[in-house]
Amino acid sequence: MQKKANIYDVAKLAGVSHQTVSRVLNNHSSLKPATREKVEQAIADLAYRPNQAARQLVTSKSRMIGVLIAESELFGPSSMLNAMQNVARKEGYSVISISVIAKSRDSWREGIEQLRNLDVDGVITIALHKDIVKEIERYLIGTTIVLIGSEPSQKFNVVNMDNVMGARLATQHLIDLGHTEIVHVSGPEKAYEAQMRRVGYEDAMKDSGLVPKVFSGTWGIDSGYQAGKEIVGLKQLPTAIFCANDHSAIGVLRVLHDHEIQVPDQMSVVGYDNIPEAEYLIPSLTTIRPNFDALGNAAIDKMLMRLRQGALNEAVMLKPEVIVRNSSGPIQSGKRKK
Amino acid sequence: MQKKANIYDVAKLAGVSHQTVSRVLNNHSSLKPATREKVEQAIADLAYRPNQAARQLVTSKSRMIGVLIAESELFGPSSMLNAMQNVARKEGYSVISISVIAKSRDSWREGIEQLRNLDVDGVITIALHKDIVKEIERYLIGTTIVLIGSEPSQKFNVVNMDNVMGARLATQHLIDLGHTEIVHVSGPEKAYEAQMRRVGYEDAMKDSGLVPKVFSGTWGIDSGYQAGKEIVGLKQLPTAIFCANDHSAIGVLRVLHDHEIQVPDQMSVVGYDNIPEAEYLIPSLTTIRPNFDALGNAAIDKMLMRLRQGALNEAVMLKPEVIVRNSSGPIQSGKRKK
DNA sequence: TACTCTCATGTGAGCGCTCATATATTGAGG
DNA sequence: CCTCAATATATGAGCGCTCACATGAGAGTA
Repeated sequence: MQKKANIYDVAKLAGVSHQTVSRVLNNHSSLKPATREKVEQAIADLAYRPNQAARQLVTSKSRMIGVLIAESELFGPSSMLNAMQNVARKEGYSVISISVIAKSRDSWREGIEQLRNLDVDGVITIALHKDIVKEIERYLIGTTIVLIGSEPSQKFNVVNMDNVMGARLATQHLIDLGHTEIVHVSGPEKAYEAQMRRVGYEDAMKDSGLVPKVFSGTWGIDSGYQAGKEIVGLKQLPTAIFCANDHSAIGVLRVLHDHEIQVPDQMSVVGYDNIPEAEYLIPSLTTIRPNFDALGNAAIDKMLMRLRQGALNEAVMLKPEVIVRNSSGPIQSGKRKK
Repeated sequence: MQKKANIYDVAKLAGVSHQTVSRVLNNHSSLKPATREKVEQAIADLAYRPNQAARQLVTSKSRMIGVLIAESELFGPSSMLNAMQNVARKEGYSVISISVIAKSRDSWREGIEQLRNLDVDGVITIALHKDIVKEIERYLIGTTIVLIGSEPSQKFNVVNMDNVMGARLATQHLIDLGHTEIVHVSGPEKAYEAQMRRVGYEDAMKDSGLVPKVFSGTWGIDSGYQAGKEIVGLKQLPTAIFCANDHSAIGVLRVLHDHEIQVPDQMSVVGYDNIPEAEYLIPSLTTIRPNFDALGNAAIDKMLMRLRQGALNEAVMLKPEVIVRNSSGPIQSGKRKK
């Protein structure tokens, strides 16, 4: 493998100056078509590719977007990441994702540190709670930031799906089926999306004159399992459970099964996220489908817009929809047993 | 925000030459401790951080490792990715992951192209089939490559878990329970790991004088579902099913449930991968646990070793283990209990 | 004191690109 | 045919770092 060609080699072969080559590379106007063609031919002949490092050195633009993400092995986040990559790639940007541990401040710091070292042009965060966002704000001064699934803010662009609406839809679906005793298994208290889903649930309940009851959890399956155990231990069982995400619903379904409580006959269960497994669970899970791809795309769009024009523009809010499956059904007059 | 300090600023403040600062940065020997200290103080005072682009320009080392990955939203791949990131970070490397679509050659090309543009020092692939590896070999000449979950090769470092052994363990577990009619739902034919799991299954069957029977699928839940339908349509039902991964097992369990075939009383089911959901499925899923973290760590270790010393060293093979849960049980003489 | 030899530090060049600027080329108007 | 403004292209500097090499300051020997 011989030495890689540089801009001067291309210039020489095309019989122009290096600057002209640079113009071709950057799609400058005021270039004779004939010249451009000559240069492009030379580029092809030499299999020339611009050196990013040199470019970055002089422009101080890395064309890299960092994504900070907790729970990166969950379905939602990884779907978004995927979507972002594809959009970014088309625009000539690379996405570099850094997973952090939500509970460990050291882990955030490390992630932020790495982002600084990489000199990313912008940072997108996925579902990070306030404290981390604050830390980012503090250490990544001057970096363009877009938040997904975080509290709205004057300072940053924010892209969200309408969790309140999603939760309302889920709850209303249960109310429409005739349920009045509906409890909610929430996500982590610090998580903004969990808070909003809880709010949506509570609002829907109150609007119908019903009393909300919340069992707090994390996003994990096991937390659903724990909450489920609490619920079945209740003197008075509810007839429906709305879980903050599909994973906790899996845990809940498991407990119900272990206690021989029939779903949906004795208990309706609704999840949130529409993970691929949801359709195949036993019974298949009624859930809320957020459009993760759209969320990821919107975030990158926002980011590129800001990177190119600098304007902080209004928040994006995407709408989720209900997917009705077999885990939810009309309330039965036939009594439940325990 | 004022201009960032550079190496000359540090040098001036410390009263030394820029080269001395560079030496401190690169841990050179032959440096008086006193000098080093002065420089470090200056670095701290100015909050100086070396400019990666400049460094990269002169050394032609990006300290970035690209990871090419298909099905990136699966549990295994994303676990590995996570593990890799953490190890790499400690060594001052960044991991940049690119998802490709296994079926789309264009998508591989794009991914490879991006990796070339980024000038990564090395590339790790996760579970990519031969054709893609060939493509990588062709376009990423001179790049250090480590393969995870791919066919052994003279040219590259390879890190694998012992899929043959895992599949043998799974199959043997069923045989030990007294099953003789055991079928296998395989993964995609092109996937090396799927091939090996199949081989392990077939070997174990033959070793016990049993007849293997394979239903081919992909890794998807739906493919498990389809295969499941084929199986229940059989004139002579088997008594056990070994699925190439947990996802397809979920699909299979679903079909069995729909046909009121009791698991494990009438049918035992074993999966592979130990995804977080496995424990909470109904019934909880007996499966094989690969150590994804160890796999990711090993891959990065290999990579760094090669990057630093250049030696192609021997393949790594990690051992999986069986996790017995409720979806598998002793063969019944044709009836269910309960 | 002069002379090597080592260790510690300094000097200058150049990696490959883009920026700001200078120069060459064109075409239209007088 | 010359001028003047456009348009098209060339020149040189410099981004921040590391590399190869040059130099200086002491320690050891004669």
